[in-house]
Amino acid sequence: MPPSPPVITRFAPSPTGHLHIGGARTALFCWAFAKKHHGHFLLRIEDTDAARSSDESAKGIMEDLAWLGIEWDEGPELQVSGKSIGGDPRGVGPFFQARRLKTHYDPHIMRLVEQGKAYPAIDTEEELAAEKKKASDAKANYRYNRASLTKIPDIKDRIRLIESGEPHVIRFFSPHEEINFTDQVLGDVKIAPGEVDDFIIRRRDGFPMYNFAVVVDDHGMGITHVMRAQEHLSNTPRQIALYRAFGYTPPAFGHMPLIFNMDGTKMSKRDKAKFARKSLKDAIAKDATLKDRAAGLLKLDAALVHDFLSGDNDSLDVAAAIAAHFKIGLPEVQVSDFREAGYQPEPICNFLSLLGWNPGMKTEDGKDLEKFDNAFLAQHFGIERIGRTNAKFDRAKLLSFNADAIAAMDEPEFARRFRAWCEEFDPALPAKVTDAQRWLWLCRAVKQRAKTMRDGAKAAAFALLTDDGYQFDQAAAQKNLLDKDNAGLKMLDEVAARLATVDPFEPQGIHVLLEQLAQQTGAGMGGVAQPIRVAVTGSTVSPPLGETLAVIGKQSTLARIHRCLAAFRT
RNA sequence: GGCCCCAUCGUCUAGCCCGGUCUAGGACGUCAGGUUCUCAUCCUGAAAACUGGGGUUCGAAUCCCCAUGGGGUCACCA
Repeated sequence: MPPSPPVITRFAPSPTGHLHIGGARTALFCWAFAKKHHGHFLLRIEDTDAARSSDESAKGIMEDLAWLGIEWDEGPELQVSGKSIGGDPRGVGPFFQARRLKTHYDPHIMRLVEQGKAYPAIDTEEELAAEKKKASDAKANYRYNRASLTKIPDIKDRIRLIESGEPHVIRFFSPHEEINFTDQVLGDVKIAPGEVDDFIIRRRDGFPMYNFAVVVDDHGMGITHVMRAQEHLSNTPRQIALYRAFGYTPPAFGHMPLIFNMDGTKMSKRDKAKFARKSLKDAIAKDATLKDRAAGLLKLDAALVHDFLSGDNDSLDVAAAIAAHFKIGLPEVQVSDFREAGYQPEPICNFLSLLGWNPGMKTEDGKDLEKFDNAFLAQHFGIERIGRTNAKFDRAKLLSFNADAIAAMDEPEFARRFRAWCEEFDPALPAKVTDAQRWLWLCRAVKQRAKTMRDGAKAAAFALLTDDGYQFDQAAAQKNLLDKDNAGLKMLDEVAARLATVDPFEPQGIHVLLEQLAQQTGAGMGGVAQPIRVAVTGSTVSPPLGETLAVIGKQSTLARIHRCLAAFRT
């Protein structure tokens, strides 16, 4: 067997949905730390809550990680784009906790029970509820009173009970002692004796509880550094107590600051429902009839929509339908949301890594180094520069990073990625622009207008028009075609005649011709360009005309101009 | 409420560990100009912060204490 890597980190999501953006940062930091120390990054799926876990979620999370470029050296295997991620080189799997019950958790449970360090508890729900009520009435903290411990004092009887199959949970016998540890991020943390009570380590259904499974697995998998979000800080004493009970050496712990929305609330899937609900309510405020028509417009069940509106459900289906109908973007909270919105993995990782960490380096012109890739992280990441303060997730800054990343791509790369994104999320565009050359022109036209791929698709909307299927913006037509004694229309006559002579019909040639026209007529580029825009797109906004017209094509361009002339010439 | 963690521009942060070089730097956003065939990009500039109070010290954003504020956590979820 090969020697064990010096550092082994892990990311241990529970498969209850897509990868949360905060989880992505945790994974990224764990990955970067392992890489920095030439160690392994391990992925473990914590699916001990069978009711909420699903294999699709696990697969989705793995795909999200892979898309971000965060690849695990050990863990479940995933085939993506022709390669395989994961595996079990040290033989420490399986990596799904639900598959480790008999082999790993149960023996550890019995070991503790036999040593008197854990015991079966048979309290009824009523008994426990009464104890909790007593504690809250007395304004005291609830601590399990160890009733079951005294009910069955003899260890042999406890083992007999467990083996009998009679319903029970297993509780950890928590020693009355101080627990302290040095957190790699926060520093020394001290917890007084009595703070950790006899928490449950195995449920009635035989599945292990989180704190117990984590300890068994982190030890069994040889994890050297546990890095996770600060919400887990208060779990650490429980886990350390367990390590002590087993006689295992705990790993190093590092707790990272949390990430919130700009308004300080937690980033959660429900944000989407909240946002969609507000949007719909705002629309209803403007048009009261919408309230009754909403379900019909959204093509959804009326009761479902009604309940959604009143806040009785947070249906993601309703939220998505509202977003689609009003053409609004829902707040992104999962990696898949960002992907769908047209964000690129590199700027996401870059931005994420700056939430609670920074390299502390300067660029050549003396500014703080902010832009870097995962390879840089793998080389320079360190726990000592992780901050301690919670961060707010500023989507505006992420957007700026994404825009910069797109701007920095060369044209073929952008063309490739833009096509891939469109094919998955907005297939109408590649379906319409099938010619490779025109796709390249389209990409050139759209690239610097695209802060996200979705922006790019919006900027490319002109390419989707059919030659007689769009309306002319009346105000734009008045100003650019009819004003000043039909100056625009007269220009279009000339434009049409000259464009007919352009061959090949390519951006550069078109551009040169339009400039000549602007000069010769004295109309200026604006005087030439705007009438054309109105004619071929119906509005005054489009990418530069060379690319725009080339993408539309000679035949369509001329057809559109003639249609426009016919429409406005009286 | 108990326990625990945290505290620099609106936001992410540099500086803090090893007090002086900080009239506190950068980035995003905002505002004002400029370039441009529209939109967008791009360029230039501006406004914008050390939570408060005590201490230690010749000197504190930097060290200590208190207050205040924010956050996490108290499940047969993870």
